[in-house]
Amino acid sequence: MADTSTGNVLSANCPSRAALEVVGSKWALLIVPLLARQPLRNNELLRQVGGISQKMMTQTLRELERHGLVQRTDHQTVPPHVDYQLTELGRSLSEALVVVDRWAERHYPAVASARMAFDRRR
Amino acid sequence: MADTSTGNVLSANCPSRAALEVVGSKWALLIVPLLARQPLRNNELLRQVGGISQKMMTQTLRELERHGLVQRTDHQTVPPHVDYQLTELGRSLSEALVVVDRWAERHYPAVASARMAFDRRR
DNA sequence: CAGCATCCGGGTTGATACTG
DNA sequence: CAGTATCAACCCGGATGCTG
Repeated sequence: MADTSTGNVLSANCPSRAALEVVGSKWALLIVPLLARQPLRNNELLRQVGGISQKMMTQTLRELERHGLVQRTDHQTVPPHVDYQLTELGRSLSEALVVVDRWAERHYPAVASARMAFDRRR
Repeated sequence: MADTSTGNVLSANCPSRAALEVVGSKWALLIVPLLARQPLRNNELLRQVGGISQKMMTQTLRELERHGLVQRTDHQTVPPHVDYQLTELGRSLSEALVVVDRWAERHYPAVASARMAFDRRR
């Protein structure tokens, strides 16, 4: 809904905001970089990402597929063999996320100590 | 970080993962870029970000402060005047987020059409 | 192996009212 | 203006069991 009355810079339907929802997902942020390295199967993803349930994995992958970031390929075999890889669009996103990842790695110590200092204060 | 016992690439206590949680927050992704342009007060933030409640605003700002990304300044006046600005750390993050924001803007049409195509299929 | 259906407990969020 | 308190609603996400 367009919000011309309040002068919002970021109204609820702001285009980029919709796209950002994908990024806002906790797991998508972890899965996309993984797939950037190579296509993976469901089980491999489950193993490489710690602490995610099968349910959330499927859910997240569907969402990524829905947004055109991931390509799902069912090889139609028995037993089933399905793998996931980034689309062109997904690869372009992963390049942007790499920057964030690098930030996280480089600045993790600063974030951690800030948090500890803050918590000690309370 | 490596988890030698399970072979996880991304174990639950991976350092960068902790830092990524900040980014994973729906609202932080919107607030940080806003503050990158200029310091803002509580009410201004509420106005500029559409659809966020006072509660979530306070909560998110506290979290950002806790992680050393935002500096809260209480001018100790009546009526109250408090403003928020990015710290050095926060500015460095915002630079990384700018890349993601640009991605969102540029690729929003592709994401949107992918979603519509996918949904039509169901 | 991939993944859906179901149940359900707990954390998150919004609405409202109130304080300094 | 900035923020807290409280409560109820909601949805996320895990666990389990089952199917092709």
